[in-house]
Amino acid sequence: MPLTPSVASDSRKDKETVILDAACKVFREKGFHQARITDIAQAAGISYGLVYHYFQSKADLFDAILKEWWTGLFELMEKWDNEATTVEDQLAALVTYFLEQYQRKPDLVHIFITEISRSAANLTPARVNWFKMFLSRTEKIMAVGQSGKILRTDIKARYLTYIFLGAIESFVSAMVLENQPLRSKAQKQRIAVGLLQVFMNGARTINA
Amino acid sequence: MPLTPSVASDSRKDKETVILDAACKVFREKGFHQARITDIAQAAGISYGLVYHYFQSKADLFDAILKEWWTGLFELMEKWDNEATTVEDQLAALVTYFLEQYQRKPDLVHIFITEISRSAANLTPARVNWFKMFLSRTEKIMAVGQSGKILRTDIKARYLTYIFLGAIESFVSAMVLENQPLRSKAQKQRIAVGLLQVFMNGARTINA
Amino acid sequence: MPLTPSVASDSRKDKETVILDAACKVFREKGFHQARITDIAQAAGISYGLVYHYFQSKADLFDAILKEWWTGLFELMEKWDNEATTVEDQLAALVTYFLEQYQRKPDLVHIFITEISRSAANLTPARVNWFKMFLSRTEKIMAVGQSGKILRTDIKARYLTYIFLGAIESFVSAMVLENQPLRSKAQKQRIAVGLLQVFMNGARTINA
Amino acid sequence: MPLTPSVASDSRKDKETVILDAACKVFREKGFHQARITDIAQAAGISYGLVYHYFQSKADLFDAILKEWWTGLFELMEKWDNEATTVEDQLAALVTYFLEQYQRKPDLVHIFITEISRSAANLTPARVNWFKMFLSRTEKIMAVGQSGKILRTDIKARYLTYIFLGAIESFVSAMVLENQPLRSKAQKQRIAVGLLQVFMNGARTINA
DNA sequence: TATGAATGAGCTTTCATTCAT
DNA sequence: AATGAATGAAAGCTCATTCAT
Repeated sequence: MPLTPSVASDSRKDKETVILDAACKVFREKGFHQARITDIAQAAGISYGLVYHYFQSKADLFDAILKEWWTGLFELMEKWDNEATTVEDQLAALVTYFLEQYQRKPDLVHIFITEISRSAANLTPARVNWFKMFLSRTEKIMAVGQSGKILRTDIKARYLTYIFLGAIESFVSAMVLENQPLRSKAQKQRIAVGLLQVFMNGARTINA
Repeated sequence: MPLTPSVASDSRKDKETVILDAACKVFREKGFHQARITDIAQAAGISYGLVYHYFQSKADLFDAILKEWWTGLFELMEKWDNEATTVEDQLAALVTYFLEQYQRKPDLVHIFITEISRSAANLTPARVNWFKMFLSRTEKIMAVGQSGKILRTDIKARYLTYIFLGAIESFVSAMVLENQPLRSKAQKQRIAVGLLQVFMNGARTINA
Repeated sequence: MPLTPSVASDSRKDKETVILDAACKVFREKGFHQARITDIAQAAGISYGLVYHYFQSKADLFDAILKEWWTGLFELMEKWDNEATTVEDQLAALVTYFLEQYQRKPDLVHIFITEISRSAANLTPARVNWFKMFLSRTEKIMAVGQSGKILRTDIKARYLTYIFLGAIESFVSAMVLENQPLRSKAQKQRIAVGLLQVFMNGARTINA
Repeated sequence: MPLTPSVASDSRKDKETVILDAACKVFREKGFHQARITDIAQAAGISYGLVYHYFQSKADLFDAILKEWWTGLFELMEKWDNEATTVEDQLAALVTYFLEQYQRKPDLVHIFITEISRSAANLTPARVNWFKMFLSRTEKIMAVGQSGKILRTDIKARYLTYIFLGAIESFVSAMVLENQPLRSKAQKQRIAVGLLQVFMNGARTINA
């Protein structure tokens, strides 16, 4: 019976995960403000009172979801500080992260884009902060690329950031809008390469 | 009293415009669902009951705003059907349209991006339709560019569309998020050119 | 039609009064926390949404009721600052105020006693403040009585205050508990005199 | 296993006492309706589920507390039926009982005053009954005093009861409100004597 | 005994919409 | 045209109570 507490703990984690997944689905479908706790509870197959047993409030639940997103993203980016990676590898890793997350948890990516990246209504100061940190970190990559003569310098690093992230986001959110799942690893690969190529080399024929 | 109806009608138009402008502001600040009729009425300097004299419902008001956006955009694109314009000119015109609208009515652009382009919560079938028409129309430009050997063909026209529109949107919404107004015509020009250049020629330095 | 605005304003006042009276009744019957807005609305014969049209919140409504009580009481006491009245007159006036209010609005007096004077659960800092001001003001009367050799000095002025106010309150709340209305002016008079006499001269026979 | 049930029973009693004490504290702090079972369990250092192992419901727990109060009070008063005590001794004993209970269990006294003596919201018929019995019993003392020519007869015995009990209650609840503990036996004695003196002989100076 | 997960009725508050004036 | 009083559905959150373990 040494496992009992661990099992109990696991049970709590399990239920939390069930609720988080359900919330993810509902937040994506309806947006934060339109999502009702009842919807989430229903999606999780539990009574809505139980949601409050595991999470303090709707906002708390939302933040728990966002935390998962940011944690993954920042873990990825922190690794770069200790490794020798090229600018192109880092940009490729970003694209891949978005696409992989989309494959694993499309709702999560969609929530990030609609509720954080492109919204103002839900942005508490804490949430804005995470987002700005992410923007800065990406801008830093661009700046390194510029000083390393990998990226053109006639356009501000911040502008390159917008263009790059916007392209990724648009891609993903279009897939969401059109309900296109990422069918295969090959398809994901093709998209990632294409996106990066256009960003680096442009859409013009002559470069191809 | 030959003038009376005309005057009345003008007065109606005026008041409608006042309400639409107020709604635009409020919808941008709070998002569609969080925006209250009271807020809009207050911003318009009228009582909230009067809003219902001019518009059927909140959704109706929202659609009236969207109509303005789509009308302008489709008018622009329809002209191309009758004129001989290059692919590059058309892409440039699109970028310019977004930036000009942003200069003229930043709220309108913001609403388009957050509430339509990147949201699912507010997308009635009619609204999805407008959006898909716009995507198709842009994709057509890309396809023409590809068959005219202006644009690379190893990436689907639809993908190029995503990348292109995503870059524009991200740019504009970043300006909104950071509260950056477009200060001068020159700045607008610089951004438009930069954006188009990165899309056409890529971010890579020519030497690399 | 010069009366129209005045009538409109009166109408608002009227409705406010209706709601306040209803709230008074319900707060007395159930206590602040147990009183539901629905109860109040029902008692007022309106929809519960309308309560919020006139008052910000349940607490706001409660404070509006308390304000009526305190205003009357402090107006009474302020007069004494400008008039030459004896200590006994002032104590008599206090007793009379409680009894008169009880006759006019028994619920109001009951609310004061149960929800303010004898409760801790509803006491916001602002409410405690009013109460302490009242206690101080009464204590001042006792102190004046003591220095004027009207009242015994072997017992602290504050203690005399407790005994005096406690006797009044107990009287009134007993009448509430037993559902005894103050039937006549004579009865009120008799009670007031009796109460004051016991406080001043005691219950012992020898004094009588 | 002769001791086991006794031990178990003792343990049960102990735990019941712990819960009762905790409940007493919480009921005083928040009032009956605002007190949560969780608060009580926390104060008792147990899980909230366990409260239901020892008590049927929140109301049951509340009644168990009240029972302690009434039991002590009625035991005191029943003694008088078999003993020869003067009216003054009995009144003194009542004052002393309140003050002693306040010293021993201030929460208990406070609950009696706020939730029973001065409230209507929590008064079930059974609770009203206890209270009325107490009032009657005290009134009887006053009546005896009147027929024994100890107390003035121009004021109804019931009115004397109100004045007397009101003075005690106000005193105690004021101490609670101001968070004044009864520091010493001497202080308790002084208050008891003062209170009784004012009731018997009045607040007026002897010279006046 | 003891725990705390699970339930759901119930409450306050908000706000789109209607309608009398 | 214009106002804002009036309505009531809806949603977030609380908490007494039950029950499996």
